[in-house]
Amino acid sequence: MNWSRHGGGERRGYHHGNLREALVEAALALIGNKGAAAFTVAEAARLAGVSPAAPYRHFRDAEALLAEVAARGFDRLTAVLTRAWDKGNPDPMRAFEAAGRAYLVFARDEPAYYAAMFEARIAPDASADLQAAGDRAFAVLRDAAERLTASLPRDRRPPTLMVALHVWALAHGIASLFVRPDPSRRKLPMPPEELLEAGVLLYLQSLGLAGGPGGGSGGHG
Amino acid sequence: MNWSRHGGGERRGYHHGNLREALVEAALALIGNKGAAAFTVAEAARLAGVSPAAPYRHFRDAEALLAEVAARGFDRLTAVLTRAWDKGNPDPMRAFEAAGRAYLVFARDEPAYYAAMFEARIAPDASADLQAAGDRAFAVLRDAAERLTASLPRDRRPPTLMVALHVWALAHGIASLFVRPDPSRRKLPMPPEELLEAGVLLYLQSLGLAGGPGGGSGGHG
DNA sequence: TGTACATCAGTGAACGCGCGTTCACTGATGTAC
DNA sequence: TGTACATCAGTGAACGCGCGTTCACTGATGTAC
Repeated sequence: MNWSRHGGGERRGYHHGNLREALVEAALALIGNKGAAAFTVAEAARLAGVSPAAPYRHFRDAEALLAEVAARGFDRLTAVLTRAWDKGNPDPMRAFEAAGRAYLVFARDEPAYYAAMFEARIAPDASADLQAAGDRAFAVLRDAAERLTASLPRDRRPPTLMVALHVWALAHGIASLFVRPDPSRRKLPMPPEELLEAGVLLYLQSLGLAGGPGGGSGGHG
Repeated sequence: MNWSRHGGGERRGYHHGNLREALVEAALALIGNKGAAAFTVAEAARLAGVSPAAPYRHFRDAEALLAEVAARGFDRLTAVLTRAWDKGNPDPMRAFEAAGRAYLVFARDEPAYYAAMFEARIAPDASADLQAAGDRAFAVLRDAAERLTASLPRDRRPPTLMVALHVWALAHGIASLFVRPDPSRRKLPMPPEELLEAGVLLYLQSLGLAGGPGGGSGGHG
């Protein structure tokens, strides 16, 4: 990716041209390598090739930069979840599980975003942008849960919100403990994706959504 | 609690008397207030009333101190879980749910331990002590799962390890997202304990362990 | 009981370092006319 | 098309600060005899 208006190795003049983007990218690189706590404004500026004072033209302070990174992370997560859910195709059960797996893939492949979103001690409402982005991401899950449970008779239909929260928490717990590429990641005697899939399947079964044991999505893994 | 051999406000002499303990307590205070990232050896020393060089008589470096805090945290969690599980009394289902709730209570009441254990980027095997303490804590959950599923006929008995991991991940996810007293905690339209209890109940139902919806532990909340 | 001595635990000063943020500034850009 | 000028984005030096860690040291403790 190219962070400035100018071509690849081109010398920039007095103005950077795209410093805001460059700082976000620099922050991602720093967080990805050493965790959210190791990110500093000064080093991000250095990475972007500007003086340590320059970032303050674009962000109030370090936390504002982190909040921007987190907001973009939620946008990205929204995109990833939306694609995996794919409007419930080929069928809601399979699509729902695909969304769960996508969450784990996101945690694995985008550790810097994930850290900014969940481990940087940024309040979910630190900025209007961040809050909205977080809400959009969760809405994907909630809508999916809604659609998934719509087939159940009214009197056996669980609260959509609860289902979404259960699946989110399970996916988040597995991601945090076993997936994040982090010194503190724990070893697991199976692929995390399988653990999540089995958990979601069992959970949905008890809601009456999957046939019997293994009935709903036979022949996986 | 009193961190030294000497009485409360008593002047200490050249030797502290209990510096190792005092440093652990100081670290807990710092982490509890500002997160694991804000902990520094120098400030812990200051809190304990010694020079900044003194901690190095007891810990190789900052990470070693954090690892010690984390190990003690796992010991504490083991104690808490063991008491909640209470050898499966009054019955395995209720006891298992009590253990889950105890996990959330621990996350809420001991944020500093929790942060050192899960958010300080300490490797689970950073020290033999830490690894052993972590294993002991998980063993409580695993043994409980074992006991819980023992009543099922062999051919319908799920892998104990999987059950323990599912419940741990769910509890951990809920704790991380909704319970930790942290700037990044998310609001929840219900008590986290209820969310966890409902989730575990549904999950166990699909294993054939609870009667019907609401059958296993009627009348809660 | 007394004493010489080894060991231990904490001192205090110093090192080199990097941080966040502010400030008056200046070079570049773009716009009104 | 040209020019004066306002605005914008980045500079570079400085501020006060706190950090982790090392070092030769010294005061306290405990032990062998």
